[in-house]
Amino acid sequence: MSIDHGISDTGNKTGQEQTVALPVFDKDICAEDMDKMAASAMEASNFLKAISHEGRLMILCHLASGERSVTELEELLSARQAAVSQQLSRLRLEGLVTPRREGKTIYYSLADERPRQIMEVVYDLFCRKD
Amino acid sequence: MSIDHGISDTGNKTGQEQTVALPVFDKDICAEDMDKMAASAMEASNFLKAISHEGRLMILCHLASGERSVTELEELLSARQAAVSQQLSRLRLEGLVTPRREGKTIYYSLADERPRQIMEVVYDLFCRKD
DNA sequence: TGTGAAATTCATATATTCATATTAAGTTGT
DNA sequence: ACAACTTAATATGAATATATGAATTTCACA
Repeated sequence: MSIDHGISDTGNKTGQEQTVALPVFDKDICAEDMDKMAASAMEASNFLKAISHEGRLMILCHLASGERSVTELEELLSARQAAVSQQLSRLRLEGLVTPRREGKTIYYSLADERPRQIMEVVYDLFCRKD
Repeated sequence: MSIDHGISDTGNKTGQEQTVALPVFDKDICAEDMDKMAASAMEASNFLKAISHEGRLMILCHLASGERSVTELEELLSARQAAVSQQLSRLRLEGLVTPRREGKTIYYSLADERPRQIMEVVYDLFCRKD
């Protein structure tokens, strides 16, 4: 039997606004849900592949708190410019981040809410699990 | 072909959670959060790697609605036995699913709610985005 | 022109994935 | 007990994909 975990609280730190997110995926999942998932599975797995890299994950993490230049990210991640740029390019192609040029430096920021939403769950699962 | 999971309404019982869930990762993110994330980044990215495979994603998806035998999964995914078994083995090693033997057949189910939680968000992002 | 920032290219290493056996474990029938 | 059959796991190698590093290139600006 599946686990009845009832309400999935996403560990909202601020306490305000508790959205009762009932699980989409429980025993009551229907064939249509599954079809939708199957139809989006490739897109979703591409997205997940894009973020399932330690460096890229941390990049998204940092960008979640605001835009950062490549050099800043370079320092924040203690990585080399080429590496950071490479991963940024991957994220760019995947549509997860967008660049903004200002003189010599290029600032990156999250392209939409998707990365942030995933990061929340990831944070919950791996940093709050204790 | 399709499996009856009980509820047969139009699906879509998921009118939940419109955006407002306050992001953990916003401007107010602090250095400590970042540290925690950095410390867990490898673990998290391994987890994400494990689920960022179309086949494995769909396996988890199906298991979210209850346990399934390898043969059932084989049919549900239209994949070969060896392939399914291999992906299951990966998920097993990653601690995401657990097997239960009953005679010849082996039933798999989700090991905990982590996969389910991610699946929820993934479903939201890729199947409800319209 | 010269310089620093970021991107791109390319070669190489490493990892995943898939197909095709083959093996292991459990069941049934005799 | 033993052979035949079913279900699942694993081993192996080829094909793909992804990651890493060095060298080069583009762009903005002084």
